[in-house]
Amino acid sequence: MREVDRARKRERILKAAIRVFARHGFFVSRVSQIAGAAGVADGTIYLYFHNKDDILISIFEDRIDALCAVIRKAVSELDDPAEKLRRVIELQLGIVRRHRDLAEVLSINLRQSTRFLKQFAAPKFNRYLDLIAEIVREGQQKGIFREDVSPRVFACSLFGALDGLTLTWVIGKGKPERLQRAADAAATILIEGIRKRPAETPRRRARKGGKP
Amino acid sequence: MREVDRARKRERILKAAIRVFARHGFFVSRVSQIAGAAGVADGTIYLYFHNKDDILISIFEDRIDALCAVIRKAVSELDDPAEKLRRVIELQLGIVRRHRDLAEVLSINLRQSTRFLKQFAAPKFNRYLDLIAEIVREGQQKGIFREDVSPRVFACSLFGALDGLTLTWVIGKGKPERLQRAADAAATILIEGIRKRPAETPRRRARKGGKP
Amino acid sequence: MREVDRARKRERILKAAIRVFARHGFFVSRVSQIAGAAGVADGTIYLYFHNKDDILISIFEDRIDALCAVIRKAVSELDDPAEKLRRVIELQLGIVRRHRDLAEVLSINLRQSTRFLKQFAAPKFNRYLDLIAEIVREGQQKGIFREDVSPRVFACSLFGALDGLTLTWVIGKGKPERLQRAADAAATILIEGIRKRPAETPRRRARKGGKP
Amino acid sequence: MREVDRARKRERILKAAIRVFARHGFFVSRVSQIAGAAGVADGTIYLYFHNKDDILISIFEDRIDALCAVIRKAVSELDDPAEKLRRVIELQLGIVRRHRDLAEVLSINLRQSTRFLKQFAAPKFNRYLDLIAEIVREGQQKGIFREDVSPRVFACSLFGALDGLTLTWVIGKGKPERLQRAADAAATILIEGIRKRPAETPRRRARKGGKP
DNA sequence: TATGAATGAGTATTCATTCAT
DNA sequence: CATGAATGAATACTCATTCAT
Repeated sequence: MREVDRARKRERILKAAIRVFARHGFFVSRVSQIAGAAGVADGTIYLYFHNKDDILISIFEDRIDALCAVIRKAVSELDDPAEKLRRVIELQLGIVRRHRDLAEVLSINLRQSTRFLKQFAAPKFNRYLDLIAEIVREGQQKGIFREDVSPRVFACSLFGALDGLTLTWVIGKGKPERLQRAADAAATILIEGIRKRPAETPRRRARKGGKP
Repeated sequence: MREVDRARKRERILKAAIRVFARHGFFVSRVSQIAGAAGVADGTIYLYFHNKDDILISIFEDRIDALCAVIRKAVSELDDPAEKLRRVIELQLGIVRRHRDLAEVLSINLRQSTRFLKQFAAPKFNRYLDLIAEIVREGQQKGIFREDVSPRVFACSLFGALDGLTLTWVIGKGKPERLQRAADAAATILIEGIRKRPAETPRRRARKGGKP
Repeated sequence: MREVDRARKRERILKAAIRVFARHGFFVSRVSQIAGAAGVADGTIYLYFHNKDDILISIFEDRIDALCAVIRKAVSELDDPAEKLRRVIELQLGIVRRHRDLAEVLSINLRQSTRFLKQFAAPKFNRYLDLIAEIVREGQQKGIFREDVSPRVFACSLFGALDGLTLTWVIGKGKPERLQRAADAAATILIEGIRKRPAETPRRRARKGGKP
Repeated sequence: MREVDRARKRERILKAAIRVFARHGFFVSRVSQIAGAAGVADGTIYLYFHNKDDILISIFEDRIDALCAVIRKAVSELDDPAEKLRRVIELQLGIVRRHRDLAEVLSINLRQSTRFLKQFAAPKFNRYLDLIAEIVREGQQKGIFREDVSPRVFACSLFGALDGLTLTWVIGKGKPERLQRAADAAATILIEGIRKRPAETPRRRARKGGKP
């Protein structure tokens, strides 16, 4: 089988798994359900993944990598750290909004077991947090963001806030527009939350970044 | 059997369950493990809980009720809405810090299944969100907080941020002091994030605020 | 506790057990159900019976003994063996009709396990069969019944026929009258089935029995 | 897997179940025992049957169907209704004699629960009764059998008598020959029991028949 | 490669029975 | 005597994984 065909079938299984996991949860989902949804035999799953756990891990790694790549690219096209943060928030909640199933998997299913989270999710997750923290650090250096806030703490809070909004949106069956507006508001709260006060640095320059 | 004895044994089982769930996760935990940790026979569990699910639900309901009560009391003793928010954050992360096992259960295990979350957690969870939202509303009326932020969105963000900090603390094996300092920082970010800027007219969106 | 009170409570439990077994079957019935129906605590059952099996055995032994006693008495008041058989049939199906629960227990529940049937029911059951066989033997000696039929085979057939009628009545939810009429018909079939032909002995004298 | 292989394995499990049920009784039998006796894994049972109940139901349905078919065929080759009845009795007790385990299951285990009997056994059972009743009806039309006996009551009695003989044979550990002779005797009793008396006007009730 | 029949380890839950009160 | 809380052995059934075809 050609490498590309193989990759395509793997992707088909992964997509099916996201759908199934989203609807039932990882532990309640059955491998045979995934196989059925992907249109392959049960045994075929094991030609592409080591075991059931491996499927969940793969979803997480694939998608977080993609998210990081998208963020990195988008961020590199902007100057103002505040703008960057806003963009990150928009991107993340945008993906969530367009791929609700994926959102459920990442926000809910990932937290299936402490062991899983600590062992597999933590490393990738940290890379995501670093991405955010880096932006904060940059903003602090440029004098736009307050320096009394640990970049990592901010990153955790940002991730958490977005995850909290996602969670309430997912369990509340809200419409996409609501999440959109919530994204704007959250962005404002968090960005204003670390922005230096106008008395300290002129707010009007914030957008362009950098000291005068 | 006296009512008080019954309650005491129930509590013992609940504490054991928190310990076991925190270590292994809900689905991976075995009822017999909980029974063993509580020092009772397997069958005894079922004299106090309908089934395994009921144990998790009970943990959630009991603890969230306690948290809400503590918050309500503390908040009623303060005037300034900003102070109130800071106190809520301190209280919540304080509890998390002192009961790490409970933190793991609430932050990780609770999200075992969408069904569970939607059916049982949502109502209690909303009551918690309402508590926060009420403080925000009060601050807006007093002219301290910006009015362009939905109280509920802020509440979700606050919860999410704290949950995000909890999660990273729990999976990162951080020391209690770190969480303490994170609490301060998160409080600053979020409170400053909705505080009205004294020198300016309220800006709807940060990015619009350029030069005059 | 006075002996009579003890006997009364034992009887109460037995009656409750008949009711419960009839409705659910022996294996599906729970000791706690019987206790509940009898208005005693679960543990109390074990002050009157060794275990659950013992309850079923006791029902069988008590009731079959009573049936045998009733039959013996009724039979002793009659002369004609054919009349005796008809009376036995009437009596048995009469009891069944008036105590449907007991009928279900004896006809259905008794056959719960081969072991149980062979070990406990067989001896008592044989005594019942002997009672019938004895009547047949008497009829053969008096020249009323054919001699080419084993009394025991007839007894088994009689019991079986009555049990078959009981069973179909019980599972068919028939009215008491139907069983009454079936009893008459069955009596006719079986009695005529062993009666000597008119050509051999004058039929018209059958009722009075005995040779002229 | 070929359809025929599947049927063969199903049959193997069914045969094993008959053996196990006969020895221990339905409720006391363990699924793992059946699996062991059939030489398959526990889980395999569930690829062929919904659950333990389904096994018992299947035994009943399969075998009763076979019995009905055999009877129907044999009966169609005879003319005299009395001969037909005798043939039915011979056939049924012949099968019982050759398949003692099956006899135990059908005669004893089937009556496990009222619910089971009413729900599953009743329909198939009625078809068997109809077969007998039809013969009786035919005999009545031909003037061979008395008309004062309901065909259905006779069918119940016939079934019951055979079942009674089977039961006592099974629990009494009798030899096959005994059952053979019992079959003859039972046939005589029941057939003579409904046969019209040549010399007399049909008597409605035996006891009424006194002197002319 | 793909299949899906077979496997058998693994577990929540029930319930007869006991015994301290 | 009576109670009913506690016990813990016992089991039907599921489902991830394998492997012969």
